Amino acid sequence: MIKVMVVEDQALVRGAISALLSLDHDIEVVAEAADGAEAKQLLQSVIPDIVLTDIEMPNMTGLELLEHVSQAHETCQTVIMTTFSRAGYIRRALAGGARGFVLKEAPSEYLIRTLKQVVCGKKVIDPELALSALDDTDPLTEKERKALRLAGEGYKTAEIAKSLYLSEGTIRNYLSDAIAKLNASNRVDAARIAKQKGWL
Amino acid sequence: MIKVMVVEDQALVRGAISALLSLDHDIEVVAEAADGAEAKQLLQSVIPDIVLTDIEMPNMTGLELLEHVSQAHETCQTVIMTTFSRAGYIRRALAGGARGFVLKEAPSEYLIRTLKQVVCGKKVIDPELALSALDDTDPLTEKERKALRLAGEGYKTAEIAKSLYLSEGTIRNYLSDAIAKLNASNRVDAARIAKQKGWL
DNA sequence: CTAACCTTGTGACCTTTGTCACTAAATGTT
DNA sequence: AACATTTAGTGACAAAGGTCACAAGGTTAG
Repeated sequence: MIKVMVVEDQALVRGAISALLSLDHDIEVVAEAADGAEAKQLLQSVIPDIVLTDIEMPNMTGLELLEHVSQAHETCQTVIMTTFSRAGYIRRALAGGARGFVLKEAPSEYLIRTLKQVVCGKKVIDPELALSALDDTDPLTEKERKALRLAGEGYKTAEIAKSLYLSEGTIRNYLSDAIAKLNASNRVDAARIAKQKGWL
Repeated sequence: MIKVMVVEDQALVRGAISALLSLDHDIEVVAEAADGAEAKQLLQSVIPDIVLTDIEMPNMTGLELLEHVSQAHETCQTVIMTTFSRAGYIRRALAGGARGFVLKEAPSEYLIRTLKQVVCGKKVIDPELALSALDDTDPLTEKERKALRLAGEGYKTAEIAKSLYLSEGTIRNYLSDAIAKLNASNRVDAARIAKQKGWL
């Protein structure tokens, strides 16, 4: 029996995933959590074989949870489940010790198959996803990323400058660089591209 | 037996929701679709009692699907299922003839209860959600909305103008109005605000 | 030491946005 | 028909954004 903890912020989806997993006779959902923090709490009393977690959640993201599990619960494997094929995330997930990476776009049988393989000691990453992660690396510098993030939220140059303790001119240079690197037509476009890749 | 069609773009979530519903002995999932367009296709051969649909999907959104179902399949009820409590959506959904509105944040039993009540002819909307919908109404016109949507995706004035068959000046006027109405500091900010409210 | 490099900043220049006042046509109402 | 109202467009101007060349200061490596 594979004992699984399901971590996902949307209650409906969480319940549905649990229902799906419960249909399989080799799998037992032993705990559910709405975010990383709650999962961390629960892990003090329940030790599942696999922690199946979403990435984007309030309080504590799936990637932070992954880090915690890798360190504090070595017998526990982590499988990441996320919405978009964001190349940036997969890199960080693997670096953090994730054993599986499943897209919410994938068919549901695939999730079950992944869990079973991970329990057998395998590492499971969607092959095409793994490929896409190799292609493009984040070309942005830390400053460019920060500036771009704020630009994407609608802040204007002066506000970004103040927020990052830099001059307006520098911010414009950074954004200009970012726009060029991402082949975007303006800062909004650039922010959109970077966000979609998981670089923001 | 309540016959349900599940429309949701993320395969994993779709499968999980279907699994969840199938656990209830009064409910039968008779069809699944990945977006509005596919659902519309399927409706030509399968007529469920309830179409359970997400809002944000490629090709054809849940709201467009709702409109189609209301017109072409009067015996079919529609229940909207969405991620955020976006006040704007609920208004449009009700105006379009939706019979139920369920948040993905709600517990999964709530979904099943809603489906059963809708089949009995009731209209089910989360009460706190109904309240929040009364507060702020979408102040944007259709043109402003379209222009703003494109602006938020990084298109520049000239491109938006071409796309909507209007002059550049008009687009700038529309965006200017939208920015003023939403108390935003620029088009990006305005798009962000509108999106967060569910008006885009 | 010094050459090569980052990072940050400046100034100039042009393009894109945002605002506003004002037409002009189309539509609706009485 | 006369009227408001809506919808689209224009022109002008100011503000913000984007590009580029270049320079000052700090760090690093040969």
